[in-house]
Amino acid sequence: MGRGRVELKRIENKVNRQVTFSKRRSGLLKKAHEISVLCDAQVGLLIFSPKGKLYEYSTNASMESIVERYRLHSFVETGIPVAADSVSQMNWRHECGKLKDNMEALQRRQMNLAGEELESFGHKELQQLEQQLDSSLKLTRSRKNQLMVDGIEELVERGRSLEEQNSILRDKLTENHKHRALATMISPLPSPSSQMDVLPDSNIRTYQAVVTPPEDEPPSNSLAWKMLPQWMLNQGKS
Amino acid sequence: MGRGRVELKRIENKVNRQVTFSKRRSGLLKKAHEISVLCDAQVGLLIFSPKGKLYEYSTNASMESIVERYRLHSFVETGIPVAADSVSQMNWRHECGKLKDNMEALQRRQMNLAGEELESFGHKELQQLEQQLDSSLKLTRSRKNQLMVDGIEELVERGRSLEEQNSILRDKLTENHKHRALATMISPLPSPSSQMDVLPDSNIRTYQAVVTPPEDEPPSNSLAWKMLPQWMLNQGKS
DNA sequence: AACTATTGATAAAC
DNA sequence: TGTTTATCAATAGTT
Repeated sequence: MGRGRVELKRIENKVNRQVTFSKRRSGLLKKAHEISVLCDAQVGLLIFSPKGKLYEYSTNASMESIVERYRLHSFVETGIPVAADSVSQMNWRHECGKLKDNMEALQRRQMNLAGEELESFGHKELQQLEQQLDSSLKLTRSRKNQLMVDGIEELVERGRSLEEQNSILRDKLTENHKHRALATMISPLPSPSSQMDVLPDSNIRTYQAVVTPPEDEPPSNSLAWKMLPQWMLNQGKS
Repeated sequence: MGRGRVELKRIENKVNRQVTFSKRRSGLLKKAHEISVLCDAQVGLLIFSPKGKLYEYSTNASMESIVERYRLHSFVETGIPVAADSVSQMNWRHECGKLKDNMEALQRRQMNLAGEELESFGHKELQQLEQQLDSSLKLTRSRKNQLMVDGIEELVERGRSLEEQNSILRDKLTENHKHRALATMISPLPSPSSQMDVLPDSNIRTYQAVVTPPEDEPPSNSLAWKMLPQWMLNQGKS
């Protein structure tokens, strides 16, 4: 398959041999892959270069698991246990092989879920992947949203509780003044508005700032705490 | 290397698959032998047919010795012990443990990427996950889109080529009519428009319909083939 | 399994 | 090692 026939004999020219090795190696690996895909066969291929470098191909599984299968075959056919280690040795090997296979499959799937190595995917597979990702994204955003809603509800509750305390304290203070006024019988009542600074609700605002992006200043009207702000309902990109 | 291209995809027809397996298997074994002789390489090849039958090739040695060499390599490169002595027993256990840990981590991550088991995630983690998924989704959609664009371009080229042929054929036909008219010296020339029906381009429309959803009828003007349809540029949900 | 039209692989050359 | 070209080899579809 090139210019002139090739004798089935060791190539003496060192450079030629190296070049041919490189080319034929990739051809061989490709064909091994092809037969495994086309014909649903399991293939294990080991190639050692003359310098000792290793190239390998194995179908959908670790080389170990294929060698294991080979061993099993040999054993069944010849009855001679190959590489006669203890049984447990083989079991461990087997276990490890399976684990590695699983890992490789998981890693491939992970790559795909990260949007990489999609070259071999057809339209249908891409469609499925897309749907999976879309659904995951929705779930994740929903969960994030839930987290924020929970946080807000807690803050609302805290605000309500603080307002209650505030109200009680204000009432007590007013009472005090009344008593004092009655006691002195002369001094005028201070205006209620001046007492609003006693317990400023700055705490509440600080907490909220942690969760919300800069937003319109919430109205100081306490009724506003009963309603959730508009942005919580959005499911924006970030 | 036969009649028509071959997709790198499992051959569904059972008989064809078996035949192809048989042919390619012998080809693969032959090539394995060739590279080993020509390039002085050591090769081990294991092929399991879908039915589980084993075919093997190994250079100048038993498969076992090649597998042994492979083990040695793996050990040197990865530090994972593959030899079968008592010391390695422990190492196997250790290796298995590590693999299991890795797998569990991978599986957890996979769950998260599927939008599950997010209960323990904080806002920041959810944010990151969301971004990852969003980016993956974009990549996947982009890849899918690319696939379609490629397909369309091929179709456009095909259409162009067919139109060309069509045009040539039409010209020839017109020429024929002329000659015949000259030969009889009497019969009138048929109007050119009547020859437009000779080669309808229904082929083109049929091919396009495979890929596009029902769309506006493309104008029969041939310039339309120079432009890509609008929907190709969309990156819609499905 | 044998036969071919075709595609695919690759030796040689750069 | 990568690319190009001329040839040979493998093989898909057919008989």
